[in-house]
Amino acid sequence: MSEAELDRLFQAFADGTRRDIMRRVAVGEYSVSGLAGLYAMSFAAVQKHVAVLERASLVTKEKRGRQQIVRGNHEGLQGARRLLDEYEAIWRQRAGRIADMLAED
Amino acid sequence: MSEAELDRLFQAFADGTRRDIMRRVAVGEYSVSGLAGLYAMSFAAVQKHVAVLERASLVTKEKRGRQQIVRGNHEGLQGARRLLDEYEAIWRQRAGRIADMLAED
DNA sequence: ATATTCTACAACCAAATGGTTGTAGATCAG
DNA sequence: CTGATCTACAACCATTTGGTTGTAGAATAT
Repeated sequence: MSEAELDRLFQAFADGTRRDIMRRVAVGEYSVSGLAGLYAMSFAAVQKHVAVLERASLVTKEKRGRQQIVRGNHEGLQGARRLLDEYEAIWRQRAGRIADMLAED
Repeated sequence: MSEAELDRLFQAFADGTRRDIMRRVAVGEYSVSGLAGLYAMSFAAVQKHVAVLERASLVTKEKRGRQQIVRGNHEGLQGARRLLDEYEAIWRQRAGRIADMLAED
């Protein structure tokens, strides 16, 4: 996963409206206007948020009739989780080394 | 964990230089200028990146003589992991429901 | 005492973000 | 066919971001 992709991924999570959209589409299907109805902002603003999530591969859109259905994309989410797990692993290695040093006395 | 804290957390991860700093300080200790020496940008730019990580509770600073030691803060990292784990759980619940529906035929 | 090192912070700049309104193309309903 | 609905996209605006340079203070070294 490239640095640019990670930039987009975490940038996408760095907004409360987008995190809420992620929760919604993880549970069910929403059209763009269905989502727009949930927030106190313009349709275009929500449309932009969905676009940010789409560029981050956290969401996919599929045309159904005149509406565009937004679905959560599990793989994108897993990419972010993997990175944080990697940091966690590095951290634990270090904690392990410190424990070893203490044990060596 | 408040929405504003989550904003700062994920915003902090949304930059390659800051992600690299996180990897470094997860392994060892660095002063601000020690970190600054690693990147092709000004001291002040790196200082700002460290400040962003600090506001996000991903890093702490401790004064030692004339230098400021930057350390990774495990709890901040775990906050981000928890959120992604929560989305993952929601996703799996949904996958479970779909499996149940299919099984009900 | 003086010079050097490390840090902090202000001021500035270009680009990106998060919002708005307005316009226009598809699709569906009556 | 006509009107309503859903979407896309452009243009605009204020604020934030990621970078710069410059100045100044505190701690250390010579």
